[in-house]
Amino acid sequence: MENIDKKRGRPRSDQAKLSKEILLSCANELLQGSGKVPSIRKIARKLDVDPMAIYHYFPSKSALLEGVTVRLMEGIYIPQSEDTWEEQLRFLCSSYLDLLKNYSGLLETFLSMSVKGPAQVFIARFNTIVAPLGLPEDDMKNSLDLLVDYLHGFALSIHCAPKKDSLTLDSLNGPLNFYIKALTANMIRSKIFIH
Amino acid sequence: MENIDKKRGRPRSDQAKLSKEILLSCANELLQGSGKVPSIRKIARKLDVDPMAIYHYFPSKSALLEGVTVRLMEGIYIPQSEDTWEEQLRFLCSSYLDLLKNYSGLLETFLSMSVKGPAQVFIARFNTIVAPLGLPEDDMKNSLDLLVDYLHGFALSIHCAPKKDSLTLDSLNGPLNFYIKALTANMIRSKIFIH
DNA sequence: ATACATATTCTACACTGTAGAAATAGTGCC
DNA sequence: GGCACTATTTCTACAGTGTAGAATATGTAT
Repeated sequence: MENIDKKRGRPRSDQAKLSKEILLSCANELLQGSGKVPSIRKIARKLDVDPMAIYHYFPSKSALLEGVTVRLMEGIYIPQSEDTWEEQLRFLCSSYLDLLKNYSGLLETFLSMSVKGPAQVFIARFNTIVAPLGLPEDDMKNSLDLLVDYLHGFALSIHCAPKKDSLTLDSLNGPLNFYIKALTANMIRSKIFIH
Repeated sequence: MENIDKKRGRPRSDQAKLSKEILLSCANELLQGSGKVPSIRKIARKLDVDPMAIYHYFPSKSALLEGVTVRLMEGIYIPQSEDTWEEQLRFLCSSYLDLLKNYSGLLETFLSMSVKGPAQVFIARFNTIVAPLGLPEDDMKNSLDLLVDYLHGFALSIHCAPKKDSLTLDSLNGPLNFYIKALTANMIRSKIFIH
């Protein structure tokens, strides 16, 4: 499998080995397979390449992980207008949590990223979903913060004390229902004040 | 400062060096000072002792960290009956968050601990505080889960993207107020159903 | 042909947790 | 006092981590 002696310099173009794409999807596979963040050396071994080659494509390990993260956000649930807002919110949350669960090693990367983190995508979709409720701006922001941090905390607890998948979804539903009830109550209250 | 050659075996009893106590408080100091979990070697250097000596008192690094954690929980706010339940809840949350903030490196230890984690203490105090509200059992559990995981997620976000202390407290208040409003609404609703 | 950019490997450093053995001191028993 | 056993420490070593810096080989433009 592994050529025991490799030539040192740039390879001939017909046998090019690496690319950002290849590195990202390799890191992705290893992450999903193990649930943990793979080491640079593990990625290199899997691609039969020297660890330092990776640094030609990414300036640091965390840059690579951010790359993986950016690609993952694209899979997050997009609100479908035929669903009720409660359904949309539920779908959004479980889709986001699914991502956080399968890639729980990335949680800290998610939160450390300066821009374009999945949290931003989540926020945008959340705002779309609850816009029709006509909540006061304050409630909007506060309820969003509450939900986002709740989901992160929940994901972290799964990461640290893993349970069965079914259990996981169940224990999301309770608090989420409570949360939706709270949103509803506030919606009603603010509508009463307006009319 | 450091004796360049130390004798190898057990020291004479008048110059005993280590103890669980000493290790715990040293780890505590380093944690609080840097915000990060210190390495075994750092602790050993600070105590001018061989790293492996630590393993005589704790079977693993994580056992040491759990030890630190257990000691810390004792400082968590105890509900004072002259305060309203809202005040009690606010104090409890900011006391818990203060701990999570100053020892954010311990967050994963908190959540991985099998028993006696600070989360347990938090849960007990929470239940005391909201007991007078007479919430249905389901709401009780769900609102607790929501709050605990929210606080953990919030602490994690501070850990990953640190901000000023004042900012920190402010961004807790909003969601917490929203949460308290939700609790109040549910309390009223359930009281209406009872009477 | 010569210079420069690109892509790769190699070597090395400073870390990490910790397993296993060696050394010394204390304690209890004969 | 001698002997076995335990307690407390240091030393050596292993396998792992991220990554800096240099050497090497290819491709490309002048």
